Amino acid sequence: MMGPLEAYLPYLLNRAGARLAAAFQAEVRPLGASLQIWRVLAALRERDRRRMGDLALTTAIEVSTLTRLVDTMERRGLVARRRAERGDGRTIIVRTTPEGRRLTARLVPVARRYETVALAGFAPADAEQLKDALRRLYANLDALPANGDAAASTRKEKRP
Amino acid sequence: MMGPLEAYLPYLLNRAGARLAAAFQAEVRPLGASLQIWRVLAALRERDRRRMGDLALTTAIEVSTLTRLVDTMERRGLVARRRAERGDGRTIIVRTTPEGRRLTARLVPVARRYETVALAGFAPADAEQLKDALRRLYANLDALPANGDAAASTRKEKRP
DNA sequence: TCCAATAATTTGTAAATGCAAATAATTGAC
DNA sequence: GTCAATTATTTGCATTTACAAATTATTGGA
Repeated sequence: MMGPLEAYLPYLLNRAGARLAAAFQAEVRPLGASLQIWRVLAALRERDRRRMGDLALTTAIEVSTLTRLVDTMERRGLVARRRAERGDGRTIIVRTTPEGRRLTARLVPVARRYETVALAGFAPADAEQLKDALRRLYANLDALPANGDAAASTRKEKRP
Repeated sequence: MMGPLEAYLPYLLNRAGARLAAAFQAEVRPLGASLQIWRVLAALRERDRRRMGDLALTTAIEVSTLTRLVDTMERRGLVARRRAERGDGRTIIVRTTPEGRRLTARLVPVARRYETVALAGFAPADAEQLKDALRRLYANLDALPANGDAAASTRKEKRP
């Protein structure tokens, strides 16, 4: 980073993301939700009954933060937790409740509108190209410290 | 939002931003900085002596959060605050100290590297197009609640 | 001049966050 | 089958964060 901030990609990314997040958050709050709650519900809407770690990865919420968020959502009757009985018994499976799906149904239209507003004036091809660039960007960062590079944190010497 | 998350723009935006932020944060922490500290320093690097509100706007940090962040940075000798004596006396001017500029100098190379890594494999024109799309996106969101639409929160009836 | 309205910043306070340590369960080597 | 290493999740705890209310200062009338 050297020139003006306007030319610095992480800056542009954060700026756009923060503005989107702030506006969305303000809008769903009266509905009894938060941005983070929406993220969990959206992930479970795409595929229900997910493991905590899986949810953390798709929502980009830290696992320990997610634990407490799911606590809250469980208390509110939006999701339920149970330990996996088939397969790996260390994992906890989170699933939505009818109440959770009801709330999701009220949030989806808001989310849809945000996609529309954000991409106003974009030709369909331009919107697609933007999305694709963001996917590539994300993939590029995979190898960095503190990220999906699970191998890096696991990699070790062969017995000293 | 209806289909898979992979097609939902706010999701892609947050996912990329969060991964970038997490990795950067992990990397600058040993240098005694944080992502938020970097954002303030980067803003002041572009233009020093800014008002708090201005700083909040460019860093996308909430004003009240920024107040306390600047408290910390001031205690650490990275910036100094003074009340504006010329012009509007309500405003507080923040400026960097030599120590702050020293830290900035150590952070800039890291920031540069992140831009490079994030955009690896992008043709220069593609990178430019991505940045431009993010600027347009940001502008599109300007009219939304809880955002730059200062007029909206100020707008009022003409004396009932 | 004095005042009401506006604006910039800070403070009160409760909640959210993240790192590190602890807990719980699995796996593979022997 | 047992045990060390690994993995998934939670907990402890200090910090960060955000909303709302309070504070400080300016501005434009009457």
